[in-house]
Amino acid sequence: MKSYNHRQIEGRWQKVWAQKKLNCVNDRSRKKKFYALVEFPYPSGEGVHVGHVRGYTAMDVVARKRRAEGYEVLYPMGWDAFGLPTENYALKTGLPPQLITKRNTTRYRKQLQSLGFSFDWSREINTTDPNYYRFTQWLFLQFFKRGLAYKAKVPINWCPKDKIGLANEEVIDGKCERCGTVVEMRDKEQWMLAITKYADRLDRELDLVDYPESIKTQQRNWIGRSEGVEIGFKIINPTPPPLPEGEGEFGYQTTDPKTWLVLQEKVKEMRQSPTRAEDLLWQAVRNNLSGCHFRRQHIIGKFIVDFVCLEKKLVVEVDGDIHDFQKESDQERTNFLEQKGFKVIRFKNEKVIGNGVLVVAEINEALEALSFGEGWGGVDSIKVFTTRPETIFGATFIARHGKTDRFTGEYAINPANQEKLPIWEAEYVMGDVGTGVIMGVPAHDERDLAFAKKHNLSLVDKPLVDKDEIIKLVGGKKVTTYKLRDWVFSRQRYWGEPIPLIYCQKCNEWWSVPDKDLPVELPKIKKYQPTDNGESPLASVGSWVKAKCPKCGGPARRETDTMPNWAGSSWYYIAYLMSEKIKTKNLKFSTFNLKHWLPVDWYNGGTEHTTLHLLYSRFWHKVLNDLKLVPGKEPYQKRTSHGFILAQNGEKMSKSRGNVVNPDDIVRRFGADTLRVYEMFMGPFDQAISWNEDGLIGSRRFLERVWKLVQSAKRKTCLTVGQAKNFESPLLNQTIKKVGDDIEQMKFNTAISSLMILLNSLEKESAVSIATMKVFLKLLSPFAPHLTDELWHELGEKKSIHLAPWSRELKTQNSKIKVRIVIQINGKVRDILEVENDLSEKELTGLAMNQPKVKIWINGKSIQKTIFIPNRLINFVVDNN
RNA sequence: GCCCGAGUGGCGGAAUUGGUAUACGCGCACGACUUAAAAUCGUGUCCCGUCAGGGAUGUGGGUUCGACUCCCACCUCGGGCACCA
Repeated sequence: MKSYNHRQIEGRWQKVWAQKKLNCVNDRSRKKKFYALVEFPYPSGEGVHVGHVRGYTAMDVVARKRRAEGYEVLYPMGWDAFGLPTENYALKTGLPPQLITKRNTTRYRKQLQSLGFSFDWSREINTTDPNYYRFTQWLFLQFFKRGLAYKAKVPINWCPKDKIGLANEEVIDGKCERCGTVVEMRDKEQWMLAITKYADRLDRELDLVDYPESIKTQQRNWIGRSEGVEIGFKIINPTPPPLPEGEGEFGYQTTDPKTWLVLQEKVKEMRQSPTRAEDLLWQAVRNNLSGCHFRRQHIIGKFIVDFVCLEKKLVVEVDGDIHDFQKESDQERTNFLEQKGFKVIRFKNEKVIGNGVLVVAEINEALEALSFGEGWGGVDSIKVFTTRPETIFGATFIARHGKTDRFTGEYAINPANQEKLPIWEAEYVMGDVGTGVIMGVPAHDERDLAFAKKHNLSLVDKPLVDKDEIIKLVGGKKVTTYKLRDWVFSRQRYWGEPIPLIYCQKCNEWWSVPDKDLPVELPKIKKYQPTDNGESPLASVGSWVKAKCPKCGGPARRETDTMPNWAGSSWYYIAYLMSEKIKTKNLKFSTFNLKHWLPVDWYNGGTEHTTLHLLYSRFWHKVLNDLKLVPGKEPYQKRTSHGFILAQNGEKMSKSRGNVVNPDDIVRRFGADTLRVYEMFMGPFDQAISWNEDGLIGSRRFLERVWKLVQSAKRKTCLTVGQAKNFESPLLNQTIKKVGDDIEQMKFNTAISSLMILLNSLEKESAVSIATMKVFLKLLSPFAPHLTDELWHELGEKKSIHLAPWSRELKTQNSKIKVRIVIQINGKVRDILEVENDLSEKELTGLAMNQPKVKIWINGKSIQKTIFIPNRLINFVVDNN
């Protein structure tokens, strides 16, 4: 071959490597293991991004170096294929997501293979493969069985026009991405994972791993551990709050008068025809609890309660059978009443009829408990969270979370000095931080100050005191709080893992789908549109939803929510180790491989995943570790991140901007090796950088010059002479060291620049030995695997360059090396001397003093001090008069 | 507002962690080869100055024999969190 032609080289070597199974890993190898991991891509319709190439090349370089160092290296690849874009594409086109995914992964695989990455493709995984998500579901059930998965009401983004719940990323400026309608918040019952139970460990155990400080900081900020003190403040109420308008002294007005009138009609009707149980209970409370005035069928808010004692704020409800079917609305009603400060107790009809005495006793008990409260609200104290308890003497008000700023009419007593502090509701106080209540110290805290000034509250003039002392004085309790919230694990979508639970009405209970029935497979459907009450599209597949209760065998229904796409990626590093098990449908975890390969030794990925994905998968790993399913507390020993690649103009690459660089195009025109070398050379690996096609040309030229140099080395006859000469070259040794060190630190740009320096120098030699050329090729091989293997064979080698050991620094025969010594006078460079290495200060001073330039500068002045750095510098400090 | 990170030629960026600032690459200029162009190769390329020398690493101070590197204050840009008590 006359000139470097990447098209003839690259495909051919890729085939050879695949045939010889160069990258297939032996789980039972005696060699030291090395698990190299990169984030598996989401196979979108856009194809591989040059940003993927950056991260994958980097780990490929590391993996190839480790293999050459004698490690058994696992470097796997797969597809994180569940997610919204595919579902949206399915909605638009009507094509099944399964088909879209298949197309996209086929394309991605081809693209990645064309780049010559040393992935072990025999372990390829796909999160949307039912065999894969059988495990994801099974793992979820382990969480569920340990009480780490629970249902809770959570506000979701709701588009009232499209009638669907939206993911956060589908809400742009508070509006629906598709139709532009303003998004509302709606409460919806969702499955949650109790990640906050692991908050402390997720924070503390960061000490065990080798992540850059910036990533640890980001994770810690996200977890938001904060140590503070909870202090109880007694509430007093010298004057009742202003009476709400309405029915009477203790009335509570409904939201609008019309509703109230309608309710009033209903009340009359209900009073006229009470149920038997209601009637019995009414007699009982009137006769036996005469100390307390009860009312029947009373309107509070938009609800009609059965019995109420307004003075003590006690509500008694009598439930008929119908209540079994309206648990949710009953709960809503209870929540509302409790918010208003009422205590609610419920009795079943049968109980009232069967044992009225017991019911009355229970009501009495509740009343007595309430009478201890001094308050209007039935609450006698309020808990305040603070990280600065020592400022308590400065507190002038108390603020709890509210939608508008207003005085509640209540007062609290400062436990430190018994001062009376007004209780306010304030917008700036957040309901879910600490206890949702703060003490206002309008001096040290600027928001407290601003709030106090605005509402004319008094400002601080009290001294501060010692911290621990004050906690004792006021009876405070040290508590640790976290910013981290539990993980909303439900999605009302089709394209995700179905949550494998069944609800039985009769048992009134959620049950796990039995292991033998896993996976709960996604049914094939025609419409991917969510239902208009916000349920997943799965909810409309009647035959799929209908199930048998695993406990009682009665009729039951499946959960129709699916998991978020973080689920499959939370354990994929484990899945690679069990890819055989996944294929054979064996539900058991294969612990041998896990013990052998975990933890991941080096995990590289994008900076955008340093909080959520990393945190979630660390959480899963810890839970699985507690269940003895995986070894070790942490999944990833070392984490690095690569910077974004931006478009040439510095903008984000996107289809809509039309500035996407297609790797296929680069591979065709310049070759995979050029692309790889360029991406490693373009700039510091961890920083964002703009694409620049001019830079690509430099990398291509570099490879062409390597090609030419090998051709000329082959032609020259005086090989033996050249061999001796170049093997002693200090530059060659320097380069071996530099490339090796730089790869370890991911300073790929300088690794390549040092190879360029060596090449420049070799080109100037009259002859370069084959042996030197081989060292050079080996150092370059992780970056440009195709070209180097080709040239390696041209130099007479029979086996692949990728099987050859990593180059070591060579012991030089001649220890006398020339070094350049800088001569300074008062810190300024005045001359440079080229001398033998390891000269002493005395020898060097003698030499330097004889230099004409030095003589001129010293010129009779006395030397005050000499600074000597061996093999580098000598500095004379002279009097400057 | 808080927490990370970064400011060096026309451009991407080096600098052994306090010791020759501008390596390497791109671009540009000139030269060689060519009928010519491309490609390739060679030489040059921070600023002022003919030289000697002087000045430059966002700005202003400081420490040091010596500062891109350490300290203080400020400015600009990128990323993350955002009323976090």
